[in-house]
Amino acid sequence: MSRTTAPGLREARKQQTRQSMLDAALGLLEEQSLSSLGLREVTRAVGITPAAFYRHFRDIPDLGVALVEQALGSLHTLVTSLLTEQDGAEERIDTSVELIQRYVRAHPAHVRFVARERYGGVREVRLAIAAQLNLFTREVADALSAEAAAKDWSPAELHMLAGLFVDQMVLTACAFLNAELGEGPSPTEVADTARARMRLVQLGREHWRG
Amino acid sequence: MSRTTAPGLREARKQQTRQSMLDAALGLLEEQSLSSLGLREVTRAVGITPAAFYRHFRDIPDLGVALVEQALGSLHTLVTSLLTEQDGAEERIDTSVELIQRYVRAHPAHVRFVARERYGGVREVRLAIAAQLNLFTREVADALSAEAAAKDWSPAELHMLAGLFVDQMVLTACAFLNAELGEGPSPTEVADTARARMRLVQLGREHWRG
DNA sequence: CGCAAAGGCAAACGAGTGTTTACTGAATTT
DNA sequence: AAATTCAGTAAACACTCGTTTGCCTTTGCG
Repeated sequence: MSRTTAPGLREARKQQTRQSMLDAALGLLEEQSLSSLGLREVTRAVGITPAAFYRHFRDIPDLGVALVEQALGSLHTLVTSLLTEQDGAEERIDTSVELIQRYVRAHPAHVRFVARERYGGVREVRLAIAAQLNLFTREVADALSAEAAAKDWSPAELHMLAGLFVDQMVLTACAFLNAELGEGPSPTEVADTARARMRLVQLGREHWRG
Repeated sequence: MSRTTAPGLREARKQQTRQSMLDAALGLLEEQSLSSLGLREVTRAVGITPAAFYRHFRDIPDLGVALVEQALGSLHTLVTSLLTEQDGAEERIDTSVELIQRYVRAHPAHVRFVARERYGGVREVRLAIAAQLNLFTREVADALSAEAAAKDWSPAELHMLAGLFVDQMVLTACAFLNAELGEGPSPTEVADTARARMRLVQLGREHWRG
C-alpha cells in the first residue's frame, strides 16, 4: 500500500504543483516574511492562475503551516541523527556542530523560514512551529533519560535541559545561515562558539548535583 | 544645552507626531511583521495624511530602524541593571529573571518587535538589531571580565559566555511574552526554566577549568 | 513686520491585491 | 462508451497600496 492514495495520475499531478507552490513560496520568503507574502506572487512564480491557488490551500497561513511540516520534517532527520550518536561527550559535540552546519548548507531556506516565522506575524504558523519544537524537545528529553548521566535528574529537569539543547540548535543553525550569507561572523567562528557553549552546558550537566 | 535642538515649538510638534507614528507602528506590529506593514496603515492610525509620512521617514524600513533604537534603548536600561547586581550567584539569578519578567510586562511590544524582526524579512532592521545586540554582548563581556570568577578566561571565552547570556535573555523575555499571551507555558513555569538554565550555565562556568 | 521654511492636506496616478464566477478539458468512475 | 469529477483558466469585482504634485497655514528668522 502507498502512503497517500492509489496511484492516480490525477492526484500525482496535483501534489506536483502543490509542491511547486511550496518551493516557490520558500524561495520568495528569502526576502520577506510570510505575513507579506501574496497569494498572487506564489501562483505567478509557479505559472498558474490566482484562482488555482484555492484548489490547494485555503489561504497563505494555511500554506505556511504546510511549509512548517515540510521544513521541520527535514529537521527531524537531523535531530534523530544527533541523538543516535553514542561517542564520548567531546566528540559528540564536534559531530553535532558539524551535522548542524551540513544541514544548514543542505536546507538553508528551511532554516531561514523556521527562524523567521518562529516569532513571526502569523499566529497559526507560530503555533505550528512551537508544537513541532516541543515535540523535538520531548524526543531529546527521552533520549537523555536513557543515558547513564541522567541518573538523578527529574523529568522536569530533563525537559529543561532538552529545551536548552533545542534552542541552542536553532540558534546555532541560524548563526551558520547568517555566516553563510556574510551577515555576521564567519562559519568557523560560529562553529567555535557553538562548541564552546555546548562544552559549557556539558560541564554544568556533569556537576548538576555534585 | 539640550539633547536635540533649541526649544523650537515647531520641532517639538514634529517629534511628537513622529513619536505617535512609532507608537502606532509598534501597535500595528502586534499582529503582523514589519515587511507587511503599510505606510498608509501607520498614517491612518495616527490620523494624518499618507503624504505626511515622508516628512519623517524615507520608507517603512527606515521607520523600522528608528523602532530598533527605541526598543533596544529601553532594553539597555535593563542590561545595565542586571550587570550592577552584585549579590551571590544564586540571588543574582533570581533577581535577573524577575527583572526580565518585569521588563516584559512593562514593554511587551518592544520585546515582541525585537524577537520578531531579529530574523525578520527586512535586512536593514535585522542588521540594526544585530549591531545593538553585539553592543550588549560586549558590555556584558566587559562586566564579566571585572569579576573574580573570570580569572583564567580569555577574551574570546568571555565573549562566548556573554553572547550566551544575551541570547538567553532574549529567549527568556520572549517566553515570558508568550506566557503572558497564553501561547505556551505559564509565567511561573517560564521563570523556573529560566532560572534552572542559568544555574546550569553558572555551574559550567565554575568548572570551566577545574 | 515680512519673508522663508516646513508640517500637513487633498487629490490623483498606476499598479497590485484577494476573491468570485462561469468555463474547459483531461482523468476517473460506472 | 457515457457520465462525473476536478485542476486549472479567464475575466471581472472592489479595494488597498506607495508616490507625486500643488496648496494652505502656522512657525521661525532677519
